[in-house]
Amino acid sequence: METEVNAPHLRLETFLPYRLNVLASTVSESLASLYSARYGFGIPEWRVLATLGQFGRMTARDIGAHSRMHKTTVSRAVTALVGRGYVKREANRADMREAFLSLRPKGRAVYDDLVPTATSFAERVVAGLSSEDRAALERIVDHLAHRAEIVAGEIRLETAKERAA
Amino acid sequence: METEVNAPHLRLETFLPYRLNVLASTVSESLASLYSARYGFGIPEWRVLATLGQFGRMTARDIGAHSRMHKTTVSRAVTALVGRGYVKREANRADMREAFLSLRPKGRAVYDDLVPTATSFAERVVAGLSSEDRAALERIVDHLAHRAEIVAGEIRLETAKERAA
DNA sequence: TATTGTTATACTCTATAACTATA
DNA sequence: TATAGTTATAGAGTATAACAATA
Repeated sequence: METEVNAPHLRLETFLPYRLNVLASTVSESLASLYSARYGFGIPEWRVLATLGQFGRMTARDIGAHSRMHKTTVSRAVTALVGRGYVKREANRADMREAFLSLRPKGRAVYDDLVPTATSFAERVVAGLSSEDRAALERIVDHLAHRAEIVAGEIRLETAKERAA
Repeated sequence: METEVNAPHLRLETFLPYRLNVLASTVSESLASLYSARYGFGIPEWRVLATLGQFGRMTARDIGAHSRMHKTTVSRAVTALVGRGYVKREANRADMREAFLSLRPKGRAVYDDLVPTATSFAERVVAGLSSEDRAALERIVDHLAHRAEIVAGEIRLETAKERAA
C-alpha cells in the first residue's frame, strides 16, 4: 500500500478553541441578560461590582488586575457605577495618583441581590454533572487557563521574532 | 449559637462563567493572532474557511448554522473571502435565492496551511492533561454546552414573561 | 522616568432593521 | 407569506495612543 498524502482536516464542532468560545459566549450572554435586565449593567460593571463586593476597598488598578480588564474598561465602568451611586471614590492621600473604590450601601444591596442570582445561574449550568466531573472541571479549567497563558506568551515571542526577521 | 445572616459572597476567580470567559478569550485571541498574522483573517473568516474545508460545498445559511454565526457575519466574511480569491460562489439554479460556496485551490492551500497550525495550537493548550482528563474535558464541555443552551432558553422565557407582566 | 487614571479614537464581533430577490 | 442574502447602522467589549497628575 502506497503512503497516502494526508490532506489536513479539522472538525470545527470538536475543535477545542471553537467549543470553548461558543460555550463561554452562551454562558456569558445568558448571565449578562440577567444583570442587564435588572440594573442595565454590562460585563465590566458586573465585574467591578463583584470585585469590590469580594475585596471591599481597592484601586482601579487592582480591580483590573483581579478581574482581567483593561484599565480603560475599568475606568469607564467605575465612572458609570460612581455616577449611579453604587460606588464611592476616595482619594488616597499617600498617593494622589490613585483612589480607593468601595461599594456604597446602595451598591452593596445590588451586590447582595445579584450574587445569589449569579450563583444559582452557575449551578443551573453545571446541573447534572457528577461531583467527580465537577472536581475534574475545576482542575481541568485551571490547567487549561495556565497552559493558555503560557502558549499565548510563546506565540507573542514567536511572532515578535518573525517580525524582527 | 445564633443563626447568622449569610451575607452573599462570590469569588470571581472561581466563578465558572468568568473563568470560561477568560479562558476562551485567551485561547481564541492566541489562535486568532496566528491566522491573522499570516492571512489577515478574523474569527468569522477562519470559521467560514474551516467549515468549507470540512464540508466542501454549502450555502451561507448552512455555514452560519454549523459555525454558530449570524447571517450578517457570514455574509461579510464570505464577501471578503470571495474578493480575495479564496472562495468560489456558484448560483443554485434550483433556488436562486441561495448560492453554493466552496474553496478555490488558493483557499484550499490556505486551509491546508492553517489546519496543522490550528491542530498543534490546540494540542499545546491541552498538553500535560492525562488521557482521562482529555476524555473528561470532551464529555464535560459537551454537557455544559448542552446545559448552557437549555438555561439560556429558560432565561429568555422567564424574562419574556417578566416583560409581559 | 515610571505609574495611575482619563479621554479620544478605532477596531472586532455581533445584532437589528430595512431591503432585494426569489420561492 | 416566508426565506436567502446584503447593506446600513448601532451596540458592546476591547485596545492603542495621547495626555494630566503624581510619584
